[in-house]
Amino acid sequence: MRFHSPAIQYFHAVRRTGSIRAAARVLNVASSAVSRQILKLEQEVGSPLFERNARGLTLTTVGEMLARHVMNVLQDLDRFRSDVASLSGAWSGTVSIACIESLTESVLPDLIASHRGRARRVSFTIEVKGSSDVLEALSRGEADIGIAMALRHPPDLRQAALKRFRLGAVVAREHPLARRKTVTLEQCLAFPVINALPELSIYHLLQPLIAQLSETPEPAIQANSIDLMRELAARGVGVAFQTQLGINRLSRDSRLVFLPLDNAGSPVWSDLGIYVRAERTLPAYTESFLQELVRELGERERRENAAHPHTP
Amino acid sequence: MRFHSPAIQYFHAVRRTGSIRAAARVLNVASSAVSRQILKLEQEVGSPLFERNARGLTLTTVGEMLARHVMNVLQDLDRFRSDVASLSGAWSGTVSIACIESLTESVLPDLIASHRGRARRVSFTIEVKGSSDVLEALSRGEADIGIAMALRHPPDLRQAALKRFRLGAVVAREHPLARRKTVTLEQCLAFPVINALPELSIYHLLQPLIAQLSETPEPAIQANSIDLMRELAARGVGVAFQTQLGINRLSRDSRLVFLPLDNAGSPVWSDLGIYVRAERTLPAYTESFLQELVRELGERERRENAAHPHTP
DNA sequence: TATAACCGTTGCCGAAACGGCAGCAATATG
DNA sequence: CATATTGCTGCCGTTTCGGCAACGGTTATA
Repeated sequence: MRFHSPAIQYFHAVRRTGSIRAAARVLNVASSAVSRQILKLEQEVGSPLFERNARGLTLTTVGEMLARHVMNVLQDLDRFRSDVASLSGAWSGTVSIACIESLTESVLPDLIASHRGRARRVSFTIEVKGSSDVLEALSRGEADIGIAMALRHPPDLRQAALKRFRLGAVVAREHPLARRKTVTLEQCLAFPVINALPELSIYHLLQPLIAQLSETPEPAIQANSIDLMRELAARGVGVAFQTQLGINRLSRDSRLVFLPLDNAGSPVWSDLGIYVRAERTLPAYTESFLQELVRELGERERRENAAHPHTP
Repeated sequence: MRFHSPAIQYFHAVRRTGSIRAAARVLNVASSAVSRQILKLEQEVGSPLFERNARGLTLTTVGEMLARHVMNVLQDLDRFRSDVASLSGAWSGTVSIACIESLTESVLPDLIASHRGRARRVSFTIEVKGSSDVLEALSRGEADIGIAMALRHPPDLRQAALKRFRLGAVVAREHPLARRKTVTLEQCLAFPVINALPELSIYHLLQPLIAQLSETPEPAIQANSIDLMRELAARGVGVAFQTQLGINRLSRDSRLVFLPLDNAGSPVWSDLGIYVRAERTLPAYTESFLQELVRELGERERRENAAHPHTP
């Protein structure tokens, strides 16, 4: 089913790989063929699409405009294909997800397992990244659904949902703080703290709050793996911070206790956004999974905020 | 700038014309070429796209799916072209509008005149139709912006705005009703009435209200031209009904008086919807005009409802 | 500084796709 | 029954496409 001119596909491959020869290898064609299609495209548009650096190609402004169009075309072609396929038989296709680490613990595995139980021919690709990389992957058409901290998102993305979860401290059951219902940041900083590195979004949530405090926190462990931080906390090394999304795991893990953070009397929220490219209609199977994801996250938001209500 | 395979364009032409030979004439190619491209497309999709009637071609279900994709591709190509053009120089392109008759009196001519004053290279195509035909033209990709009575719209359309205007009676200055501030339907039906035919949306607004009344209205004039109905009212033939959009003309036309309708103590609203295809990003110049249109209609809605406030 | 590894581009040539012409059978119109 | 229109199909010249090999240029490495 290849009814679009090769130029479109070649251009797309060159944009992704950043080089004509690399694109040719991916496409299983000679590099000369790719080169010629690009040149022909540039001639028809009437303006260069790439800047030729010695090390590869970079998009020009016009090139980025064409990239946007080509992305729209190819993604809509995918949708068309899935529409036709769903006419005669079961759904089939690949849902590609880019998300931050908080989801890997229970939300995504639960959802995907249950979804695969109902639609066996739908496969998944999951890439874990930092929040800004998630949005970037989405913009570049490398993922269908993105889940990231709700920062300002570029206009080519659409926020399909926004869910807020409480940020909290995670400590070992034997930790002095463990008997409290909630904790403040000051209380945590009295103990050794396991900090997130800037690549994790938790860093950007906590840093402004820490900066407001007068005392300088004592040096602590820093890491970029939520899992590692949690395991360190379980071993009593210190206080870790994370959003309240690992509730299943935490309630199963008898070594750990989750303590919602209070800051100046009000909860510290971590806003989770679900994103898709704006200029796009999702294939039916992707849209269906998206709906389930939004529903499930809404469910957890409700449940977890009920488990730790904010009573001023 | 033709970087999409001929099959796409040929398919599009065949869908619009309903026949391969007609499409070939439009495209200035031999009909055999068109026929072959369609056959090739069907072979690649793996399913027939058209039903071959002796008199021409009709889309199959799969064909409609492909038509949707092709429309998305070609409309987005237009947008890309306009983006590139706007990079180097002024906007240029054509805004195609499908709308109901109420707009032709002052809203559209005013807006288009003022817009053309600022952007000379943007041209316009306006087609006046019934409300459902407006939506259909939009769905089929034959118009960029649609303005129609806000009925239930198909899911492939997006309602960019919704404005409500009061429905009212239009009578000659010498008419017995002319001294009132507002009128009820009963009061109007005591006089000869100039009714709209079902092709006008006013018919569908008034019919349910008339049906609620116990008395059967006396036979009256029926017409499908708002202009004609207005001229008849000016000549004292009877009471006409229309939405309050012709305010400029009416206030200039000393022969006529507009009387807002009251029904059971509350105004009778006529909802005007502005529509665009949902799966589409408008070219910059079209988007710009759309914004002005929405702003202008909002302005008139505000102004006219202030001129005839509803005081229960 | 010499060498090797990439990079994009170009000439040449066979293969594939495309489009025009004329003619076919089927169907609708009068 | 005659005529017109429909979509489709061989045939054939033209255009486009892709593979191969080679060229000039830049970058990294020895």
